Amino acid sequence: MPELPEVETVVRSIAPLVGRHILAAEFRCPRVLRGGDPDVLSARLGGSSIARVERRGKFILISLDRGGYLVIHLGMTGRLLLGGTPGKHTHAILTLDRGALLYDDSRQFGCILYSDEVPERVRRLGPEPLEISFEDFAAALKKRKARIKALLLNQRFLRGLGNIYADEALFRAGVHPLALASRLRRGRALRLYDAITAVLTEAIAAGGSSVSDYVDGQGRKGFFQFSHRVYQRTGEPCLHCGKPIRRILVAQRSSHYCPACQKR
DNA sequence: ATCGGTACCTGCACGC
DNA sequence: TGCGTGCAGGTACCGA
Repeated sequence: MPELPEVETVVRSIAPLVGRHILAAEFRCPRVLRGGDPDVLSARLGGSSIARVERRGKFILISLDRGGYLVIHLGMTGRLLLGGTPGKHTHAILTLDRGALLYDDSRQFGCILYSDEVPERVRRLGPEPLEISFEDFAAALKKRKARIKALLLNQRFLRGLGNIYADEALFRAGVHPLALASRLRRGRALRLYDAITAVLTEAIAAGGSSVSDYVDGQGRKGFFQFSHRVYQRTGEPCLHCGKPIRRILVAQRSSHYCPACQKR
């Protein structure tokens, strides 16, 4: 489900959590705790209040008034819902003084962790794509030999882009997914930088992309999927030149692009 | 240090 | 109807 625009939308939608008191925390699936002890976690959370909810790349940080963070990653199919009925894939339930927070994840690629400090895996993320300057972006590109698509998916390079927005940004910039990062000239780097900014900004405004089952914390779908130009449009005509959109694998991920509009 | 491949898990759409 | 295949927003880990 979730790349930067979806996670941003979820974080905004769960703003009502701020100030809520956690009465109890129940964890039903040890796997999503990634080795964390459910009893320790319940004890840590029970009795604290939620001070802040924020996003770092695709991670959600919920800070507690007593210190410490509940760190959540939604993986591919994770959902955070304010209330609702627990289902087959509900792995965590926080009971609040008003309402509840449910964590749902059918594929169990997401995780829930508790940490006293911002954990290493969050601290080592690259810069936010909507905060980095063009000069820093261009300088970072020059140092990398990887194919541009793989690099855009690397969270230590930029945090928050995923398969949808990487493909959409590359299309808008006219850059082929297999292009080598270090070989992009300044003009093309600038087009890419601007395309990333535009696509993320538009997607956030649209509440993200609901490709299969993504919804925000209040159960609302996004509608940026209607603005996708290449993602999952294999064989359909390019909206710019009419040639069929192609799908190839780059770094084992589907990459959708126009063979005529995107040059290496 | 950086890379490419693989593993993790469930559900769905498809062809037979 | 059922079964096998391939695909899906993610990252971690391994060896090269």
